[in-house]
Amino acid sequence: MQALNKRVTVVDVARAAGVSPGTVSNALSGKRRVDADTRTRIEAAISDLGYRSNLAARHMRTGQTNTIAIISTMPAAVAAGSSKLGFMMEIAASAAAAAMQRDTALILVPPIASAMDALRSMAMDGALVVEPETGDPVLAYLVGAGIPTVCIGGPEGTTGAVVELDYTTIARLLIDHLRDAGAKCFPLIVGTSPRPGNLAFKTAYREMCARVGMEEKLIEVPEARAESGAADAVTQLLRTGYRFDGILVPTDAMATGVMQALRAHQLDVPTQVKVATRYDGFRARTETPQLTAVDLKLDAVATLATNYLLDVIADGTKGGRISCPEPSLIIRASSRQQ
Amino acid sequence: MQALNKRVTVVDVARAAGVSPGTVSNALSGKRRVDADTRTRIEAAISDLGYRSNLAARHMRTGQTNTIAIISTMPAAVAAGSSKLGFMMEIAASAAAAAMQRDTALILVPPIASAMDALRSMAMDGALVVEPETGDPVLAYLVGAGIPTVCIGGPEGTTGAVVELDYTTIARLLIDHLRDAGAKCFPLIVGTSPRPGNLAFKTAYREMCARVGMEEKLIEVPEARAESGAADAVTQLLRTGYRFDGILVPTDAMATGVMQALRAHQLDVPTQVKVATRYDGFRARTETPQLTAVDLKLDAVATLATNYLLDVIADGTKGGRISCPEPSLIIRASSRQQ
DNA sequence: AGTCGCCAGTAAAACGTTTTAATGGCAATA
DNA sequence: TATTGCCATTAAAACGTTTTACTGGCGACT
Repeated sequence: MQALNKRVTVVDVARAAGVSPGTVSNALSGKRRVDADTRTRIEAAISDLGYRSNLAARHMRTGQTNTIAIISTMPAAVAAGSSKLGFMMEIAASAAAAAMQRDTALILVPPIASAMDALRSMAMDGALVVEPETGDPVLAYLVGAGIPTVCIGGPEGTTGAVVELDYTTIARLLIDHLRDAGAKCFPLIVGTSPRPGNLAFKTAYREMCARVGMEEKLIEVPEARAESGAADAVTQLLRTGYRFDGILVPTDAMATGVMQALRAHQLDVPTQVKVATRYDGFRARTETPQLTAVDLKLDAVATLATNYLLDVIADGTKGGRISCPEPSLIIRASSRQQ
Repeated sequence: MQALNKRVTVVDVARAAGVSPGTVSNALSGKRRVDADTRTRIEAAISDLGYRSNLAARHMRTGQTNTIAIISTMPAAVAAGSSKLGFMMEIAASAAAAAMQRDTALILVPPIASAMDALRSMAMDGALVVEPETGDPVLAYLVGAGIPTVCIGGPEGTTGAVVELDYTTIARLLIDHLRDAGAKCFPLIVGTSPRPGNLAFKTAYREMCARVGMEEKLIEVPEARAESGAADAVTQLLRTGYRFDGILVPTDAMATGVMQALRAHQLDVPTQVKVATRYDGFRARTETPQLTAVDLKLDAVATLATNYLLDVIADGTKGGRISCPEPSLIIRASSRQQ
């Protein structure tokens, strides 16, 4: 054992084992062959002295930090509030596990305003970006800094590698389900921002209306006032005498608002109005009745994205778009046929 | 702008600004005063050349990585499954935000078997340990490696700094609530392992039984089979003809099992049996009816713990125990008085 | 005038590892 | 015997920053 005052370095180990530091390094990394006898001496010295390699030094020399970050885009996060966080955290948990399997640490960059600055002072080999916006500043910074990225979801023109979230399939799943459940006329309440999820819902909804001859009632609510905005929209609909037997409201914060409004107007879910939302998070499950939603298979998506990112880092490839596992419906009381 | 083939370093900047590297460093860090004129020249050079400081080099020189980790203990995680993960992630989200405010990155170490090895290859200035067990190997490693730690919860003898989770108060809240809600006789179904949460529940339960003269029915279920074990326990109770009008089941996975068993035996919650659990996670909210639980104020706990850890790192202090914000009841349908 | 102390700056060392180019030994081949 | 080639090893360079110890200049105070 070594005195406490000084860090044990590779040269201490080398001296103790009677070899050079380079050999110790090779023994540790396995990058070059080292004699079995020498290796045992080195290992003895290591455990003898209690040597732990200095990671910062290794990082500096190799240029690899064995660290990736997961980042959610800022504006959307502010808009969608805590459910965005839940969405991100669900991905983060699986991503962390997947990263660890490949000896990589995952650092969590929460969607708060200071994140953009903080990014500059954290070392990483790459980043997972959760649902970037078009022209996302975070994504722009990363690309500019030459940091490999994999986006999870994100708009059409997204730079670099992307794991797609199948926005269109998700929208169709919910739309078809509401109709199957017997809803004949249901508005779509959706966010104003041009996020791909929103766009896909609008397109799929319009397409369905045209196809089956349903009246098109598309209401846009700014993400900033998701909950109250959606509640107001429902109230407004009722006030104007619009008759509907369902509501499609992808953003879960808006779904909460919708449910509040329906309760306020004594409309029963699902007998009078069937409701469906997209993300199966905290809000969907906590509502009464619980909301029909979509299983986005986020664990699989996260694992896929993480391994993809690590491949991109290792190979130096640019990477293209890869597709996600098929999402599936989770039918709950809010849309059950009576 | 610089050619792509070579990294821009502080000496490039120094040369361009006509100063020495040391001065550039000082201008950047603000550790020493540098002339206003010189500073502007340096800043010009920096933006001119597109300089970004090499964090690994900085880390190596200073010995600070500006990174902390959050780690959950292994055995408990395996035992409690995904709800342990939820618990940890809830803390992690707030911890990440708090860390970022102080220019520190948070890395997420998920509770999987390989975490122990992975720990060795990630650089960090300190760690938050979520509910360590007595003799926890992860905690032992960290302490052994001289890495500052703050434990969130954890048994009596825990080394170093601790943010307490107020296990006794939590237990009493639920016990008193069940009685207030009209339950006259309710068993406690609790995990076998000697985790402080379990111990506190047993103690508080026994104490209450003695005090009010309620029959003591304390059932221990191994964490490894939480769900089925708890379900079996309920079935067994009913089979032996034991009469009860409530169940106190702190571990949420066990609560799920309890609810299954009650449904199977056509016992209505809450009219015939009132149920309460501890952690207000996914399971408590997804059950039908939703389960009464405790708001542990995990966001506040996480922020507290993170700042505490960063203080310990900065000051080099050893730190002692600090207490958490007061937990509060979340009364839901599972225990409402009719 | 001489001394002191401060200021802004510099040169060089230091951090601990990995990598490169060189080395000596040894066996196999010519 | 001389050459070749491989092997395990080494000495030294390199990574890019921060820190230390030193320097010259300048103003203020005795």
